[in-house]
Amino acid sequence: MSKKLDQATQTLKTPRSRRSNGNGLSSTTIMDVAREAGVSYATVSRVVNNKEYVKSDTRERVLKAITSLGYVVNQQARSLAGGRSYAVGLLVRDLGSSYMGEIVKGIDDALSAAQYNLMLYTTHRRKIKERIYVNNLIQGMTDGLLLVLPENLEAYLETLDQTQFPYVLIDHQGLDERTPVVITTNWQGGYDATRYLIELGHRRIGFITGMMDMLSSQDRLSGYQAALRDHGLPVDPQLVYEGTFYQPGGYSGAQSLLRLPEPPTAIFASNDVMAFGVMEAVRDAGLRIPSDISVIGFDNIAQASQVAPPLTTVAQPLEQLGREAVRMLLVRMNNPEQPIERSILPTTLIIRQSCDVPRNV
Amino acid sequence: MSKKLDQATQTLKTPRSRRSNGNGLSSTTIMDVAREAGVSYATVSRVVNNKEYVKSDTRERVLKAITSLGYVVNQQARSLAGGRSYAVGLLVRDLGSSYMGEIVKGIDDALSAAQYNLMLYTTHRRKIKERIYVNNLIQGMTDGLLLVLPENLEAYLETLDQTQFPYVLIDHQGLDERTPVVITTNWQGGYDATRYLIELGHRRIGFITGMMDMLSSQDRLSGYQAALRDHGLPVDPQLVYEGTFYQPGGYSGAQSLLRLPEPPTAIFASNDVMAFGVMEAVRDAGLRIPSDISVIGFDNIAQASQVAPPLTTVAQPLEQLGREAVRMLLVRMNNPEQPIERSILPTTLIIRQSCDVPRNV
DNA sequence: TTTATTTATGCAAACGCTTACAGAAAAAGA
DNA sequence: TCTTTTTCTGTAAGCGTTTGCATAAATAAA
Repeated sequence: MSKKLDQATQTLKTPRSRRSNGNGLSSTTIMDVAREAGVSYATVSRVVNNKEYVKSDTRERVLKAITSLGYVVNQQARSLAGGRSYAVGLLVRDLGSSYMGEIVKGIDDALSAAQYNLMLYTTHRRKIKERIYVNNLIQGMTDGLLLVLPENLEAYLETLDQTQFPYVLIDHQGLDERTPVVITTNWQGGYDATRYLIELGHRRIGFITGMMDMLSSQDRLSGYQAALRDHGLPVDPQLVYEGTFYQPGGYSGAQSLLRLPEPPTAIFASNDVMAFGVMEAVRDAGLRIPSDISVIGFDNIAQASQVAPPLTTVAQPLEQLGREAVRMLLVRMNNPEQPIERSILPTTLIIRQSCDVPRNV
Repeated sequence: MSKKLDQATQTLKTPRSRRSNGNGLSSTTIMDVAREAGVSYATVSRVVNNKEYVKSDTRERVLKAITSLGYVVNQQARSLAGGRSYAVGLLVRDLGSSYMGEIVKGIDDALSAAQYNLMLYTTHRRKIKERIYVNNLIQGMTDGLLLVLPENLEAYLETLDQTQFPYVLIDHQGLDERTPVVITTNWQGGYDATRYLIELGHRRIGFITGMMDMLSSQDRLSGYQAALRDHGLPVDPQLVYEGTFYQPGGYSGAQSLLRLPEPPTAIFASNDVMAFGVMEAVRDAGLRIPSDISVIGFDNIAQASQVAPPLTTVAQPLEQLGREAVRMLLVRMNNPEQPIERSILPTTLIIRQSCDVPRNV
């Protein structure tokens, strides 16, 4: 009580119109808290930002005032004054897939743990938008940028690098070794799945690629080819169908593979969604999985364990991909001098029931 | 030329540290543009905000300076000064489903057309988070809030209303008639699909519900029941299975329905994802679609047309739902006095190939 | 004790913008 | 030509913070 400063000491200059954040009630500011706690606004700021040099009982008094008034810092003001917005931009193509869903979940968890906000930008595959967004973002809207499967990186990666704006690519190899990325062992995943099929006894294994302009697609294919070679099997281009990462691609790919004079006994699709298409095509052809044809996917999305038979697939740690990207981004944001990291997370073969020994062996 | 003000007139007070938005290059401000165009910063602001009373050649000069300097307004500063953040918050459960994906696409398109940014908040069904977010958001981070399928509305709707913070609920009925919402005709959709099956000749129609704590689930069920009643068919509770909106719910629901002493000849699932589960269960039971069992879904997600046979379903205009919500929100934001709207978008029955005349008629 | 340090706190300026207000310039009336 | 009105432009204040600097209080050293 006695310590409380005279209320008059900190008279607010009459404000233009007692700020009312665009809507109803006026929000409590750092000044209100200061008055309530009987300290200066600078001290409140120090408490809020966990700065040193605040006496512990002062700190508590301020904290109490904060809760009692329900004070929340105004990010825009903080950003303007301090140069950080406490927001991170996320640039994605779209959000409909559980692939994206899981990555975003990881990002989101890690980010909110670090008290950051997330600004979402979806390009819907319109190339122009990417560049526009990136320009906006680095103009102070966000402190960092996360790009999932960016499409025309060349158009703005240079800008990003020049301005030293912190960013991390997710599931994209970047343009060179100096790009900070989080990726998975696509090659190894392709290799492992193929080897598994070979070890089951398969000799003719069909492969449905993803979009071939993506390095991850190329890597999965190379892994597949390497496994064949390592086991002395021929690499037959007839067995490779160029897919799209979407379900119809898997369906038509399987149809075309099954129509071959000497059809494969197993089909490896470059993602789960296409594997579902494969499963449908196989069934429509009157064949059974896995007795007639083995099917294997890539990604291990949630649905993979729910279809019948449950899909054997190569798990990508998608959620962890997001989490790791955030970790790296925070490091870069707080420590621009740190050398650039590239994080490679391991894929794992998840064996379920969609693969079996080939019929005629 | 002669009109150009002396450059010295507008000397910047030496800034603390030539702002460099947290990273590398320093960004151009309204002052830089003003100097370049030979006008005051207020005029630049007027041009940027499309205010009246700016001579057209001045405007052009400013515009030229803006492009030549690559100036982008600093949203935080604008927000602090003007009380609007030009950002809208979006609160969702998760993003993995194409249901969400389409709604978000609609939102996103409409919002970026209106030059707004999107702040994303995912709750992952943790109830506490919703309230925390809402509190943060209304503290000036955003100008409005969009809530898709909110879970414990009671916890914060009052706060929202009291502070007069603009918001719109998507695919949720709200607490009463005074809540602004965008919903679809769930009851009618349930009715239409059921009537369609009845008109095909089905007499025993199984129904798999969504999560029953959601009004939309209840409405679809009522629509189903009403259609049965209107056509003089019994409403057999045995034929109703309580699902979850997730695929396994559809699978086990169908299994249980098919095991009935007198199984249905058609199954109506409350969403497409569950309908896929139904299709699997039907196949696993050695039955064919649609010859043995007709299947019908709800939502019309992209996959519905890609499965085999293509799924007959009730289309919800999801993307439009998002678009419409944004439209309503913008109206509320710019015009708080406007009476509250409730927008009800029509569902449509999309007939594909998963339904047929029942076998034994 | 007195002085030198260290720890706490307050003041003021700055962040980049919007906007009320006032004054200048241009247009319209007399 | 001289007012009056309208259109334009500039000045200044303020939005809610952070933070350098100065000063006060507390502690340690002398």
